[in-house]
Amino acid sequence: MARRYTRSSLAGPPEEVAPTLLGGVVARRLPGGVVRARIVEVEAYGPGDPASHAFHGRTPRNDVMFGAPGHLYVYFTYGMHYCMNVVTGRKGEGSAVLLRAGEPVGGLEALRRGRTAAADTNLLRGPARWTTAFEVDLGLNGSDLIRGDQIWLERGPGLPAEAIAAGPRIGIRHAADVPWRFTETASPWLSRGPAATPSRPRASGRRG
DNA sequence: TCCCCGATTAACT
DNA sequence: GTTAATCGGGGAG
Repeated sequence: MARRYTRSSLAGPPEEVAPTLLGGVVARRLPGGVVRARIVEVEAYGPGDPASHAFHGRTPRNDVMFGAPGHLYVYFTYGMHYCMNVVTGRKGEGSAVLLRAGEPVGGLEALRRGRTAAADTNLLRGPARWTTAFEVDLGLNGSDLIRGDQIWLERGPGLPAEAIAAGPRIGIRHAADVPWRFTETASPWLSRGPAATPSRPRASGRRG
């Protein structure tokens, strides 16, 4: 079996753990076999962060965020979508990293099974698409990603800093300027464009 | 108890 | 570019 993350490697601040998850793999056991996706886009949500579900304190909904790192926090939103996060930080802290987009790297057949509509490129492109394809719902909330056998994390090689871009998180109202969205800059599997383009001169707006 | 709106997406114009 | 779908969390009263 591929090497997993250690729980302690996820115990740091979410904005520090988040980029280390890029290049790692989420594995999920489905009826058709084990499917795997390489993480290419994440967002960090930390303590004191007004955009975080944990900001207003511990509730039944966000309880998992306050537990030990390395667990899966799943929430339901917009009346129809699930999103999944990796719990980070110390127990009682309340932080997590949202998994926003993945690159299929195994079990594509099982992912496609029963899904005629979605093109391969759209299967994991966006947090709610990813949970749909991986059949993740509240039943998996709190799963242990370090030791679990239904869904778990496998370590990747780690990406060099120059392959990672950071930028504002998507779809939030508060702390919209905090650059806690991390992407593998060159990946074609992102939910949107790269978070930033640090290795290239940035376009300075519209030009005539 | 009521009300607003969200870590989204697909389908429109 | 805009909007409908759809429902539970949490703040206000």
